[in-house]
Amino acid sequence: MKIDPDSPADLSAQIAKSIRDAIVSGTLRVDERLPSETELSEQFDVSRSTVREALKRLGAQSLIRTQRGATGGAFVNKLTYQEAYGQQITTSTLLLSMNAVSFATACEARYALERACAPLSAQRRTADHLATMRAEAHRQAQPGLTDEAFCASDVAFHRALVDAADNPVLSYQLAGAVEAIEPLMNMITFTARSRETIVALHSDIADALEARDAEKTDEKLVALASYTNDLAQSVFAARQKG
Amino acid sequence: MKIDPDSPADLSAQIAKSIRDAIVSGTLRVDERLPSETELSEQFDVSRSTVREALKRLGAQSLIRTQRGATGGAFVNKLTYQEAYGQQITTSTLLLSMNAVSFATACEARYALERACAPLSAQRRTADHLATMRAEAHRQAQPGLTDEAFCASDVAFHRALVDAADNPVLSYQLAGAVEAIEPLMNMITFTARSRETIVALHSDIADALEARDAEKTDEKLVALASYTNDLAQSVFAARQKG
DNA sequence: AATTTTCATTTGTCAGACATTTAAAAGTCT
DNA sequence: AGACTTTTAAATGTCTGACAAATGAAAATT
Repeated sequence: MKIDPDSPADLSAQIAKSIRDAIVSGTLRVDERLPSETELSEQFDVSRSTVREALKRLGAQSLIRTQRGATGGAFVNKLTYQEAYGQQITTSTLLLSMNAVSFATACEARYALERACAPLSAQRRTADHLATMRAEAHRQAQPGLTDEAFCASDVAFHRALVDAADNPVLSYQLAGAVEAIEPLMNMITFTARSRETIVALHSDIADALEARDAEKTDEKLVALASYTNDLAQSVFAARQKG
Repeated sequence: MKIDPDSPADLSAQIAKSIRDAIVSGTLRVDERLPSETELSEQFDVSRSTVREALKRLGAQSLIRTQRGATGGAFVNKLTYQEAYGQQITTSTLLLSMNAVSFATACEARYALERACAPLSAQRRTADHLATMRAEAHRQAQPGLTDEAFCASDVAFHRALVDAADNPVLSYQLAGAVEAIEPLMNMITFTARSRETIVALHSDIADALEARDAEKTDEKLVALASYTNDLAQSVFAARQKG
């Protein structure tokens, strides 16, 4: 592990990269302990603060975790699905909010990906997944629900649909697509009538999954995608005028 | 922007969280300049080093960028698709390599997602995308190619397929799925015969896309998925014995 | 008016110190 | 000997103060 001493600045970035490469390439294995900050500062010939800044960078990416005390130090972190989900969602949400992605584009991506899951979900859904979906659909039918709560429940419903495919890699990849659209959906005001339509489609989807009917699930997902898109367009058009 | 002074440790994490929340919620806008490190250290009542560690964390997530000099400082960074791709790929690759994900699971996820793109790609593919796919297929037919180069070209082919859908959100979401499987594919030795089959299917896919035939594209993708999976299984089975 | 120089501001790095946490080692008592 | 307490060493977390380097704006000079 060495760095280029001629490169003028950003020593901490270079050190972070050096360690990151060692982790990604497998030179440093999961749960292996890195040298202490003092040792690293000697190895790289920099101050301890610089090493610390590098370690903070790696910690922010969940590549390492640190522990205080006598047997503490920095350890190569085993990236859990949980952590990866979180990063995926944060990044996706920011990407969409900062790049003025149209609702249509995000919606298209989301439903295309969900339709990819649907056949697997129809095959593998458990009673548990169905129960979650039914419960969320039921919640969505409550009259007093705020728009935010309605959207949050919508996300939960679709997450259950995705998780039913029983493929953690798929769930991870779709976490971003499903969650990141929530802020965009929150810009829509749902009338009682439009909620009714959506809830009905959600119930149809749950029915289709219960019957393990992949084709019908797909059909209803397409209908939901189309309806959501039309709804958004009319809402945004109305806002433009008013 | 304030933090809990009673919470004993990890001040820099608290400060990072505080600033991150301000960015995610939109309180701090894109390209807006944060207070200088000295000012932040006064606001949060911590030392400059602690503030710096917090800023490094945010920098590692591409939430801010820093610039030296008189008018420099830390600025809220507009997350580009490029940066998001990179993070997505790093995280996905690590997730797969650290969690002993089976080839079958990763493969299933990848092809499910690609099939989601295919109809859109068939509709929107440009001559450019086709040219890239043809070129990669041609490269894959070269006899002297190493397994690594073959896999890299395979990834390039599939990226072109995904990009042809002309939906940046979709491209971003799939970047991880397509790229992260490369290390797993690199564990496979491709015989001349199996390469031939794959290249033929790649050509078929390109043909189908050229003809804007979504059904045929899907059919060939399914065939490719199935063949890849079988190939991997036989390779791993043979390795187990030998 | 154009160019050069100076200067103030800000991040990047360093050195040294102390606080806090933690587990192991040493000591003490029953 | 075994159980409990105390000490100690190692590690991260934080603070202070300093200097280096970059950089744009202001001032001075031609």
